[in-house]
Amino acid sequence: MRTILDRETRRQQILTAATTVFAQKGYRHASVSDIIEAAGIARGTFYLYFQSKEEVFLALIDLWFEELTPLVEEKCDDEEWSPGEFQEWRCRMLRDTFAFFHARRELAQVVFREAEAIDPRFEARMGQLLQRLNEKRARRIRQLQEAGYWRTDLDVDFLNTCFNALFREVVLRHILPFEDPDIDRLAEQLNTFTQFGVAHRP
Amino acid sequence: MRTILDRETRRQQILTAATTVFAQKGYRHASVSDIIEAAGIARGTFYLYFQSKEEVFLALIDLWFEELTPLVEEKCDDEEWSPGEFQEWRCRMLRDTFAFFHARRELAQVVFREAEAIDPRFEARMGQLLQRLNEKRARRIRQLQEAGYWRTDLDVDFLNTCFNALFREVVLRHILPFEDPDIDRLAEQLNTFTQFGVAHRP
Amino acid sequence: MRTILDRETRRQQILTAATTVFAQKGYRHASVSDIIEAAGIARGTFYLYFQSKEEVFLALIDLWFEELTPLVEEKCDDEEWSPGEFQEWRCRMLRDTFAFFHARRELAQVVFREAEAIDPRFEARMGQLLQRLNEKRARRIRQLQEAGYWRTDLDVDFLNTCFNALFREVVLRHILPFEDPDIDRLAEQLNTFTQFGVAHRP
Amino acid sequence: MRTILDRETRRQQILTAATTVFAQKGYRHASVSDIIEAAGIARGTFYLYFQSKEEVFLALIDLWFEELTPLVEEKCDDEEWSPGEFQEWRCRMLRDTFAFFHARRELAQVVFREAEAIDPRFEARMGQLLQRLNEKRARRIRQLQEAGYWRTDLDVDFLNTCFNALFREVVLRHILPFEDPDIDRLAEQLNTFTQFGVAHRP
DNA sequence: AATGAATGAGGTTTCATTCAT
DNA sequence: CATGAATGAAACCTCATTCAT
Repeated sequence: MRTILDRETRRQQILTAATTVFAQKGYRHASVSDIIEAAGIARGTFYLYFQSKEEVFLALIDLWFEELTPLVEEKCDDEEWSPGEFQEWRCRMLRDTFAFFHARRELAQVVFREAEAIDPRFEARMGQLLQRLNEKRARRIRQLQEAGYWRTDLDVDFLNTCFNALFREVVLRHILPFEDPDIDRLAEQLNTFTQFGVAHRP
Repeated sequence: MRTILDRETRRQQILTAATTVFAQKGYRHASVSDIIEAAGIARGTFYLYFQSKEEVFLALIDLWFEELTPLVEEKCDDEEWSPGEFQEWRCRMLRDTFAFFHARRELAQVVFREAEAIDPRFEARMGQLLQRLNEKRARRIRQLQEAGYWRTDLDVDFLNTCFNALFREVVLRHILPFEDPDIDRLAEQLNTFTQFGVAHRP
Repeated sequence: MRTILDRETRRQQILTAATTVFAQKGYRHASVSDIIEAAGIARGTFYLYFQSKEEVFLALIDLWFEELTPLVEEKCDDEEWSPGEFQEWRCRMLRDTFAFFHARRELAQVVFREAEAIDPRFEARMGQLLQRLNEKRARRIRQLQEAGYWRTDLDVDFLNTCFNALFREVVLRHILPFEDPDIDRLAEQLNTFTQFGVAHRP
Repeated sequence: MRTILDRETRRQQILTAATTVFAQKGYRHASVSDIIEAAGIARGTFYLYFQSKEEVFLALIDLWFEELTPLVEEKCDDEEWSPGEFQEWRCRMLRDTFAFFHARRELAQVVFREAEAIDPRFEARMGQLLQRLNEKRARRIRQLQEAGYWRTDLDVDFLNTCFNALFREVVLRHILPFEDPDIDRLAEQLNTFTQFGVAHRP
């Protein structure tokens, strides 16, 4: 059976199938056969849209960052907050991000779990895109430091690393595996931890 | 040329070669041919010691956790500290750990970068070993909470996730890539971040 | 160069090549490489049609028995014969069978020479198919015994064994090795031997 | 552990082990590892006694024919018999042969089942030894024909083929597989069949 | 544009044989 | 003599990619 679709639709169809397959089997054990089977297309058709298995994966990373960008672009709204308002705003942001990731569970899983491990080319692409995210966050961190909300004795770079790590791991362990994760509580805990650390304060 | 070694030595030789190869090429792109070439042994010799490429990788994970265990076993010395002493002890522990990881750069890189992404079997093994680590740390966390050093409104599980994440990422980004990383500073920063968070306190 | 054939044709092509190769080198010394070379196909193509070398061999056995079945099905024509007619009919049947085997020399050689010796799985398959042949012949033997043509003091089972043995060996030694065997004489001798034995009768 | 035996004993030990292993697994699936394990010797020791796996097999064939020779040498005792005595003598000979084969079940199985199928070199050796047997039997056949016991319109060559085939198959199917085969009955049936054939005689 | 049979490089694995001890 | 770790040729098989239809 031969179905003719416009180029973009078919491309999306393949990407969706690839996401599912990569999420289930991992890049390594996912074969092109798995993807075309999931997409319901012929072997050759796959190669009309992507040069290689690697290329689909790169496209998925790009897709991920494209979808992620608007979330990041969201303005920090340079208003002044009371400390309470500020914490509230932080938590809301975390909740939104967690919800966003949960809504794209499969893709998030693929990107988080595999992107670093597979291939220098993947790492390069991830690094490049991650850098853009980091730069944006760096600006925000500096704003918060200058506004007196955040302490200034921690390197912006180092903080970026910490935030990436915490996001990644919390999402990977506590959000993605669950059908209905307790996003509110996780957001609150993560905010508390990053804001005040573990030390007991009387 | 034919060299005869006792079983353990040869095994180590292969594991060392495999570590280097995996660190350089990644599991996926590393072939058994690469490993035997790096080890300077014949094809068949490899299979005398490991059933497959996967098996060497599993052995490396085990090796890593074996080496890691003593570090973790290190007593918490249930003494009472003054707050300053306590911070000092935390920093020293972090420095030691960072130094340990740096001393085993290649293996650390392999384990950190790939173990999760490759194979269900690898994940299973990692999970199993990681759980042991987490249980030990959970006990220590509870001690510190009960001793009044740490706040009690953060889940032990959640904290375990955070610590793992931060270790992993700081090591991966700021320790392993460098010949001579500034371990002292990183330990101090990570301690500050985890103890007190980012919030500015007047 | 790439030739596209319909599935059945290609399958036959591989089976034919495999027959030649097995007949020449024997199963053990025949490699998949030999077969694909003889068939003029690529390595992967082979595995598109057969899971393994063993599998082709099993397919050849099946093919052999498929071709053999019609010959066996041939009716015994329950007519009454005079003794002379009966002998004539026996000889004709032997001649036909010999001719059939000679026309499929290579396949016959492979099946006769190797099928028993190679593998439990092969033996199982052969045994299963051979049993079907034996059951059919058993019925015919009983018919001939009841009709008074054949003596009744020899076990049907035992006779089956004898006929199989004689066919096999006569074909293997006196038919297959020759370009133009004296089928008439062999049929006559075999008929004489099985009918009347070696004892001189005055 | 190192055991030192005189050359011949050790050789026999290996041959015995090889017989068992070949009988169980078949030549193809029997590995040198299997043989040395069964013999309880080291890998290298095997090669002190036999040049290769093939060589052991050839040695087994030789052994078989060596043991078989005395049986064949047995004089035909050119006496004159009454027809009844002659049949009795034939049957006794068959019984003895069957008993001999049964007493050497494993080796017989190996030789009968595999020798032809494996290798041109094996066939050559078998052929060569078989030819000696056949020549001896040919002489006896001629004696019996000249003495008027046997019919003269069957080729000696052809009869040799028939006898070999019948022996082989009857032994393989009705003797070797059983712990306690009914040798008397089989000898009698085989004698009846070869002497008088299947045809009913009023 | 779509198809899927064919390709073959690249990998894994086995095991008969050797040789340093 | 005996050992068994080491060898490596030779087999097997997979799967990303191509191309004739």
